[in-house]
Amino acid sequence: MKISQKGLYALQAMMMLARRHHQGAIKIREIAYEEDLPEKFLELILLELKNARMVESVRGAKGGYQLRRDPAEIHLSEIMRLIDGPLAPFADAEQLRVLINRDLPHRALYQVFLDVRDAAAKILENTTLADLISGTAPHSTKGKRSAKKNEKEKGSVLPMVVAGQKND
Amino acid sequence: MKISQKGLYALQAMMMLARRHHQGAIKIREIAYEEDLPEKFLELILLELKNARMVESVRGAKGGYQLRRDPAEIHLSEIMRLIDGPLAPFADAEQLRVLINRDLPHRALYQVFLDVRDAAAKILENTTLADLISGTAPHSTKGKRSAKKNEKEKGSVLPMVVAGQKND
DNA sequence: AGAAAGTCTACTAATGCAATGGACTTTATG
DNA sequence: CATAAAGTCCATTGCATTAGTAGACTTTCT
Repeated sequence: MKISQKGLYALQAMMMLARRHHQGAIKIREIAYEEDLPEKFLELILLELKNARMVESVRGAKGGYQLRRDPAEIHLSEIMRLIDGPLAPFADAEQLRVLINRDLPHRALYQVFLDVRDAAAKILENTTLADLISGTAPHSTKGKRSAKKNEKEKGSVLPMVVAGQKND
Repeated sequence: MKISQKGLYALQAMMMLARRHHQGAIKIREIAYEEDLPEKFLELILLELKNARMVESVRGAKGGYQLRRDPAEIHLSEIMRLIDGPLAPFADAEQLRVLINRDLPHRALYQVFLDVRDAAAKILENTTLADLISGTAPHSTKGKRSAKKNEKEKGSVLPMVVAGQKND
């Protein structure tokens, strides 16, 4: 149940482009520098995003990348599906539906997988780049975010992971 | 956002053991045969489940594996975390909370990841092996599962894609 | 004693992920 | 029109993880 490094880079780059949506084309080098991403790797990612028509490129000197649509119309689900594939923990929604109908002994398990995917899809399809850069996400309207109290005090800068311990 | 093959095998094996919870120890070979899993690989998985105290082994002739707790008290989240780690799409819940507090430019993104993890955790922590084998999962009380009508005819072997349906 | 089972450690093959290198094309501009 | 600055495209590599195997060992039943 993980997003790849590449997927995270893609999201960071897209957020950055969303913040600068008014500024025209941004150089790969600049994105890489500001978000601290490996430049050559980022290049491949941007190319993929371009082929998926989410960004467009300007070639030659003064070139670079920019969003092709308004940040409010680019959903996180699109980016994540492009880079990391289906949101389901196993196979994809359609295959899961087939398995639920055919694999009787395991149908309940596949149904749970489908429920998990639906829950993730609901969130990611309702969150856009605009939501991310404005600081409020639309699916969090239940006061959950704002009602948060009792935050832990963190002294150290490095998150430490104790060996063998599961943290969630 | 994927579960590993190993994780799927573990879930299948645990479901099988849950179905036969009354029957005492089941041989690895029998589990492997019935669920069609690679025997030697399954052996490692069961060992891991044993070390996590979810199953127990009986050694020697007439030995095998059995659940150590009632199926109604083994949650899918336990099994999946054991084999595939945290449920969050990135890092784990605790690290995400830290990042939300510290990485200002990306906090909204990490918050979305945390929301996704919470949604998955809610489902998987509320579903037990008992739910899987009895054919009803507890989180689906909104009529979604039970109100299902219009089931497709299972004659054909090929999955048919219904138009307009989101597939992953 | 022998057979049937789990235990444990090591190994390997294959895959996928992350990253890099380098030749090529396009464009601005002096 | 030459040059530099940028994107494009493809090949390759290093590495980690995953999936699976092998085999020697231990325990228990009969």
